[in-house]
Amino acid sequence: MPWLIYIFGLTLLLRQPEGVILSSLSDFIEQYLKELLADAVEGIIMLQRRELAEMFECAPSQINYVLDTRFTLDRGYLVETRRGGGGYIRIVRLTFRTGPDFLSVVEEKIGDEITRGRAEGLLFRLQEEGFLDVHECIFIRTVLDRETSKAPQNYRGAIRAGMLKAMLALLLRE
Amino acid sequence: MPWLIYIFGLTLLLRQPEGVILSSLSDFIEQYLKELLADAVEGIIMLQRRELAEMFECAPSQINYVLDTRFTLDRGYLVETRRGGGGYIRIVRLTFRTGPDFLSVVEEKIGDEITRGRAEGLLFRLQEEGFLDVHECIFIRTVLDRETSKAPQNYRGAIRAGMLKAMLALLLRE
DNA sequence: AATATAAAGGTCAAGAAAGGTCAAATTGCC
DNA sequence: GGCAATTTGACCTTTCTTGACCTTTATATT
Repeated sequence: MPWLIYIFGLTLLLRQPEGVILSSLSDFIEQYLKELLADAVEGIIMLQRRELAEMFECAPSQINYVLDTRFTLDRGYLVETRRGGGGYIRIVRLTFRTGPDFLSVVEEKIGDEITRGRAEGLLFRLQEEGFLDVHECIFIRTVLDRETSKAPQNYRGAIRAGMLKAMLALLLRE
Repeated sequence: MPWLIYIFGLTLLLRQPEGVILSSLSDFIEQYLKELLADAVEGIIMLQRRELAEMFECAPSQINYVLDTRFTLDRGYLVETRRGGGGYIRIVRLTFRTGPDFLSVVEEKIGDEITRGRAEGLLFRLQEEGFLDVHECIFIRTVLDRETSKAPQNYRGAIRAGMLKAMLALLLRE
């Protein structure tokens, strides 16, 4: 169900993602950009950093912060920018092709080892694209954290990868 | 029967769980959070530690104490937090096929490493006792064999244990 | 053509705003 | 009185926000 959110004199129509509260300005900017992406043809938007910063009344560099932390490749986004007069920021949303080999694509992304950050990005992306629900995501993250924290440092990547693949195999089958 | 409880100038409507006396502040906080969970869609609530601590006029770290002692996985809850500006605490109530304590017993049996033979035995018994169906068992075996065969010998026990625990955690959950 | 200026976006570090940890002090219950 | 559970507080880590300063690109001027 969409929410009307009043922020800094603006009225924005933002969807409230399931199980998430938007608590920081960065969260709002993220959600706003995702709204734009959802409406955009081809999942591509172009905008100006300065304009966006003025809109949210924040430092321009905060836009970079949002892009760096929320629109990463692991989460399924490409960001391209250009400086100078007529500069721009372009955000492309990547989507998984579904199909019989979908699971193998995901497994290949995981590989034999995976860092915590990349695992989180992937889970985030799978949730955003509707392959996992909030419960499943939270549960997987918790199990991963709990088990890897007990393992010796140098095994962690491998154990995390194995567990992640095992759980996704169960949840993504058919 | 619901009770009206006046606490620190607040009036909270808390159910008095049968046979339980709410005697400490931690008990009240626990009960309050459970009320919120009962009303929450999806069995998920999000809140801020600072706010909750202010509400009950206690040290913020007391909230951690309540979470650590009352909202454990054994009791069927997941807790996820985020630090920093706009941080939050998210509590998820889980439902299990079997009861959360059963899961911990199984996990303990698995331990940090497990041989292929012991894993087989465990799966066999779980199937026989009706906790897993045939397809689930076959599936788990397949994934275990496939992944462990790629791992170096000396990691295999640990990776097998991690993957097995991960998959059972998912399947024994409703 | 070369140069200067304006108009973008980039970087990085400091400070603010959360939550986490751990141990000492206190309380409550046999 | 002793033990376990609770409460508190000092100090730590992570995430967000801001601002000063830098680099790149387009356009106007000489």
